[in-house]
Amino acid sequence: MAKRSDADVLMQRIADEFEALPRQLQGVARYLEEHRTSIMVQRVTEIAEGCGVHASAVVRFAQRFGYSGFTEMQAVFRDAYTEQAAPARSYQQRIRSVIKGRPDKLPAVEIASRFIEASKAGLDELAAELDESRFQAAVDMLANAENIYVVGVRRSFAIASYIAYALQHTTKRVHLVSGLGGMYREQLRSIGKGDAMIAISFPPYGKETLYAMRVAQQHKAHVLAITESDLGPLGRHASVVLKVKEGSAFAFRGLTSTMCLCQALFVALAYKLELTVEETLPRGEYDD
Amino acid sequence: MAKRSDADVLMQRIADEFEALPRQLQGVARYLEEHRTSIMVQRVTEIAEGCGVHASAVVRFAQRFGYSGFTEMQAVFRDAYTEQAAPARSYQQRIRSVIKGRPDKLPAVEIASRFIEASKAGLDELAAELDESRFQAAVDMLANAENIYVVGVRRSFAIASYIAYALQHTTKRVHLVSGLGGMYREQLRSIGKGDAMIAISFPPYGKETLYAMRVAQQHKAHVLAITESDLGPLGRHASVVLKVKEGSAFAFRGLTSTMCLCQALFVALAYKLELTVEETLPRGEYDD
DNA sequence: CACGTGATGGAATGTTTTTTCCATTTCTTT
DNA sequence: AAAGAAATGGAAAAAACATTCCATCACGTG
Repeated sequence: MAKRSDADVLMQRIADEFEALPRQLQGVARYLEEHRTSIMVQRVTEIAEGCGVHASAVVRFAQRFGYSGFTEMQAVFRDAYTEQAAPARSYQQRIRSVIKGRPDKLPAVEIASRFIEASKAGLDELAAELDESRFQAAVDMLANAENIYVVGVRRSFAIASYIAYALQHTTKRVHLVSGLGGMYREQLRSIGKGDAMIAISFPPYGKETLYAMRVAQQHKAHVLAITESDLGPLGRHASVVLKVKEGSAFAFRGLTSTMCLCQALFVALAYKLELTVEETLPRGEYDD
Repeated sequence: MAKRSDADVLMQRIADEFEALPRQLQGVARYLEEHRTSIMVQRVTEIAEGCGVHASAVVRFAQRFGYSGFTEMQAVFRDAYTEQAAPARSYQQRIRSVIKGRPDKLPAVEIASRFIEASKAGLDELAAELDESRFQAAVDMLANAENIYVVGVRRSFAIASYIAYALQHTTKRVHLVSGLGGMYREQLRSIGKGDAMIAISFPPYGKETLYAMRVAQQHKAHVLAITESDLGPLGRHASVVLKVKEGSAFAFRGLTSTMCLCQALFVALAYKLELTVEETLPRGEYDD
């Protein structure tokens, strides 16, 4: 978990040699420590200015620690950041490698633990990239809606059906747009102003979901999109977008992050509506 | 709390104008959205490469949005980062103070992070307690079955419906016992010897699921139970039991571990059946 | 107090990166 | 299918930037 980056190592070295440094370079050292996180985006000149020092002093500093110049030292910080900030790629790759690696006889359990590992990475990413204000906006939107329509097809249907189930524990009227009997159109007919729709869809985007969203908008309802990107056909037109990036292995996409997000959404909503445990989960004859 | 940086505003503008953009610039837009966090440390060339586009296209993109060039646009992201990175130090403290000062003022996003945390812990436990031989047995049972019946009600229905969906990508005949129209009995009628049933249920156990399992056993079908304990009414009688202990946060039961397990199960099955990409997810008109 | 060592900052240099320009291609429209 | 508009990519020009050089300055030491 706590991996020691090259930047950490360097900072340690700087601390060790600090006392042996000339006055200005000590200033540089202090500055680096203080502004560790922003060095990667600053120019030599900015840093020099920040230290009240000439640019060449900063370069000399870098060279004193074995780098060819400032640029090379800066790269250390940049790399440390990008490695930590882009677990996105590694997550995508990990989940992909779950199936990809076919050394003939991978036992089932091995596949399972790798898949679980990858899912955990997915949750990390979800937590890291969750947009605070959007999430709040999503909760508010649902809290203010009288009727909530939920739509998701095929891969996303399970999610939609869960949301619909969970929302039944509130006082909202909930409508799961299932398309049962080919009645998409009819199930959407009565959506109206002030209502909310939760639409869940990922590339290549189910056309039923897109259709549902268009209808919702024509009827002036708010749309919460749970999707992969702001720029996809769903995200582009929604009132609020919550992004989930599920890694995919071959054409097999994870679903745990999405599920987790939806549950979190529901919990936050229940909290806002001040539902008690009993209300959210009445334990009666029909519980499961 | 809802701090809207210039970068947010820009991203919004990009999303709005997205459709009007030429192909390459759309690619750039997508890239920016995807790599929002690392744009500030990247060179035009890197970004251009990442988009599979010439550097000048990136510059044109920036200009299209009113900047003099890429550099000016990059500054927006850089500033957004530096503003947000500075107070990041006090993050831990802020969290703590939020928790301390009355839980009825928790911001929604805080609830979400905690929920995600709990879900991650759940996955850890899942990985730790996954029984190797049972998992293998579960995969084998499904691999050998001709017909697979899936049943789960209320909270577990979403899971059941996902499994049913996923299994449709194999050559098995899959039956989701939905109870639609009150036809539990009828949907189970044709289950028989050699068939498999996947039953998902947790305390306090849906009676529909228990009923389905009894029917399956009377008809000499194998039952895979996904449940909390070997000793519950479901686990006690099943042929194979896969245990999931969902962590709970805010007195609310998670579902991510269960989802994850089921996906892992499917991946392992697909692997065993040597399904190819095309077979698992044919990308056609109806995909989502 | 004079000398030497090392630090410092201004300016020149060299390198990298961005931006502009323009020829060519691609797409649209009629 | 032709004409026009827009998009694209190569390459040159421009700008930004880091680095080096060197003259000057400060400080400690004999």
